[in-house]
Amino acid sequence: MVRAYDPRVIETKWQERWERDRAYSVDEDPAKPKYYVLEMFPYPSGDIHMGHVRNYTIGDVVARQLTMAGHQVLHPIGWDAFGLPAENAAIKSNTHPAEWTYANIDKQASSFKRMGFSYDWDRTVVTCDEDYYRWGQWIFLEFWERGLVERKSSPVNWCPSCKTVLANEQVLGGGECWRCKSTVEKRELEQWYFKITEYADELLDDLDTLTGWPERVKAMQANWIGRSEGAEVDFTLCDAEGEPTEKTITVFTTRPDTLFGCTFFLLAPEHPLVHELVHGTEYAASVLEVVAAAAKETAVERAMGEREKRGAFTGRYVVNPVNGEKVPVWVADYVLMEYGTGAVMAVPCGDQRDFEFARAYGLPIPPVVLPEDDPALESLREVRERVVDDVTWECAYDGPGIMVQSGTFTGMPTGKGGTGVAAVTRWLEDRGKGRFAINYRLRDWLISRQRYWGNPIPAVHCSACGLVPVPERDLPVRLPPEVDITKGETLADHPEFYETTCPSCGGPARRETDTMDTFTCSSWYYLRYCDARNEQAIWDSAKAGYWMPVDQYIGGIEHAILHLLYSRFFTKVFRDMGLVSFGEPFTRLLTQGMVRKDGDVMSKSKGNVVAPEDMIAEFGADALRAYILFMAPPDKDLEWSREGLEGMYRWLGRVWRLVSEVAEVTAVGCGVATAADLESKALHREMHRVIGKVSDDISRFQLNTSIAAMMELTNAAYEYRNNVAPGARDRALERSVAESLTLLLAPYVPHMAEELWSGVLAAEGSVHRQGWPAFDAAAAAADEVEMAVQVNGKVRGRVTVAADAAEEQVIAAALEAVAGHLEGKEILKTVVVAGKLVSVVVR
RNA sequence: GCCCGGGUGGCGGAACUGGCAGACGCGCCGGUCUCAAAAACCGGUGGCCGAAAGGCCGUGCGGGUUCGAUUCCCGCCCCGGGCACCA
Repeated sequence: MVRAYDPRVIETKWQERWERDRAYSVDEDPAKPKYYVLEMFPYPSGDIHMGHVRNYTIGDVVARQLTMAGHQVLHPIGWDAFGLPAENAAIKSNTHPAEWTYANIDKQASSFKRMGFSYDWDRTVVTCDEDYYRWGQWIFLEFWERGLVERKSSPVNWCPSCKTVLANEQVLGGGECWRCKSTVEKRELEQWYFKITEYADELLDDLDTLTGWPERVKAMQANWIGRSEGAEVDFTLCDAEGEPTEKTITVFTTRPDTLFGCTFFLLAPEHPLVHELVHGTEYAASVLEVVAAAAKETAVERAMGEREKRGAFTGRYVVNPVNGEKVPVWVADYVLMEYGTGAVMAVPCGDQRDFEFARAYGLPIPPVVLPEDDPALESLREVRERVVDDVTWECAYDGPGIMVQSGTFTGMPTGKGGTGVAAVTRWLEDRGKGRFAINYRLRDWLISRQRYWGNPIPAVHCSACGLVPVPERDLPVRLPPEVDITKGETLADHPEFYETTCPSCGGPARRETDTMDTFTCSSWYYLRYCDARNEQAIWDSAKAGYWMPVDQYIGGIEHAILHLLYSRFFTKVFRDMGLVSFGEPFTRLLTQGMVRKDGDVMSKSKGNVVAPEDMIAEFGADALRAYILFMAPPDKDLEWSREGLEGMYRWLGRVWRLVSEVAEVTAVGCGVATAADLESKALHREMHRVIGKVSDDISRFQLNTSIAAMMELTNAAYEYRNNVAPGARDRALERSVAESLTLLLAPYVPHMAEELWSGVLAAEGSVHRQGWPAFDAAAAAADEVEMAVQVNGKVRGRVTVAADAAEEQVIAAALEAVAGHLEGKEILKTVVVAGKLVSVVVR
């Protein structure tokens, strides 16, 4: 009588043994090819959820399979432990953030162990540990020395609920805080920045080298960086009497070829020049009204997009450099101070926004670019000076075409590559009135946070010396544990923390009390894993050189911009510092889909959460692992189904019984499968087909179909058992199938496979130390194939032929099989697709 | 508006670079075992017509290329996501 499958007993047993044996600790081994599998490290929020199960199971299967396939695999884990939720939870439960954080880490760590994840626990990093965050401070100082740190005052995003500023990347589409979803406000504040814009070009260009990344992630980053090429153009400002002054205002435009169509000039309401221009004039009242209305707008209203555009004339003019025309300067609420220069040349014929504005305020709209097939082109092409002051169009034309009413450029194509663009830019450059320019949407990364539970910024404010970095020898700046978060305290409430002396002059000074954005901590943890316990350096470059870059990174799409962009930036700086020799940290990226239930993402607020711990208790971690991989491809969303999990548990039971039954009548080394008869041959072939399929599927992350293939092998083995009398069975073959199946299953259901291997089958060593089953193409090849026969594109019959049959033989057999459909017809053509089908065309 | 995904049975999903659509699982239906149930095992399961053999239809919609299209091309529709008054 075979023992029943009991995951509870098996799983605990092996988990204890793996932990005792430090079974998954690795070191560098130059003799083996390395592979670094990394899942985005978790925030210690408490209980694990299905998203964790999915993310970490995918990585675990890859890590385990590659280990069996002969790679030296690094598969670490750690915790992104600083951050606001710890503060909020501490306030709620009247504890300290550290207490809450470490308790949750313990909780999650034991859940991960219950899932059977093969982590190297000796390399664990926790970002709120002093021996981790001190290196974060060291990075800050290095960045500072390289001129990548800046403290400046500008309008920033402020979350009133989190009581801190946020980076642009942390403000969601509707102007909401990424963490608490409150509407953010704009405030003018002095803050710390990392100059990520210095790497904008590289961050964009290198996306092309990331062939192992999903298109959509690259598209999102490219979108976010938002590079546009064009020109800067200098407009001369006129005085109140309309006479040109020495002063110029520069604009950025992507369409210098439309410069002749500029009939007015716009300033953002926040533009510093606005007040100066209208001060004491009759235009002041209406202009300031526009300015005030714009200031009142919240980020949400601004994000609403196209609304009615408002503006007011300032009473001043600027000179258009290409034609010397004086055009009026207006203030308009659709001009953004954050982008470009905060000033815009308005070309109403070519820009829909300018078009609408011109219509609303009665400004002229002369055409300067016409589509190539426009009938008006004939009469306008030769005209050098302007003759048409207003178009009859319904909307602006921003496509390519022929330049008209554009002085010496008239008749020139704007061109796909920008012929007119280049010509006008050169013209401006020659006269010192403009230049080629590139603009980015990307802003510098605001990294300071007015919160306690974070990495202190190692800087000192000295009234004599200004901003002074904390010397490296004084690191770390310790985060004092005595801050009482339940009373709303921050570092700024603790004089014993901030009262200090200036490292430069020795005089009294004030320590910086802001902490760093948690995303600074997660931008380099993958490198620290390579040498997690190093106390002398951030990491040993030989060790990082061995393991890095990460071969396969796995995580949620929510980090498509945030974490992934920041980490790429850090890596490029590390490269420039000589700390690493590569510029991209993650060679391949997989963004796993979400786990849904009843159509919604699982969440506490929706009340549709299925707790992994409950499922483990009921069906075991192995069934849960296999289930979550089987239900959908890893990158697609997955709809939770309890029935599906039950089905997976059933299959594992089937495998268990199959292997157990075979083990009862066979022994290790019971001989080589002869596979003499037809049934045995078929099973032998199926075994090799599945070995090939599973190996291939794993390499392409088609984990769902790899499990389907193992189910097929299970079904084939059962069919063999049911159809062949016990005495006639090839026992060695059955043994071989059972062993192969167990090996294939090892990465997916590590506990069950281990028990089957070393317990049930009584084979040698740990299943996880065995070699991955080798695919034998010859053994997988069939000697006979069934082919479909099509007549005029429809399947009308099928033939079974020898796999190596000559084409003439195949055609002859095929024609015979569909003879009924060929009567009285003329055969025009036959097509043979080897091993698949024969297509006959008749008339 | 721009940029990415995606539309296949009752459901989740298969189908490598154009080659038998629906693998595998769930669900459902029928059977074996049982006093009965559960478990397990066996069989069936895209739609329509048919007793069956078989036939016709079928991968969001409309065209096209091809002996052959879920796959390639053109034109749409719908769903999800990112960015968005970015000059």
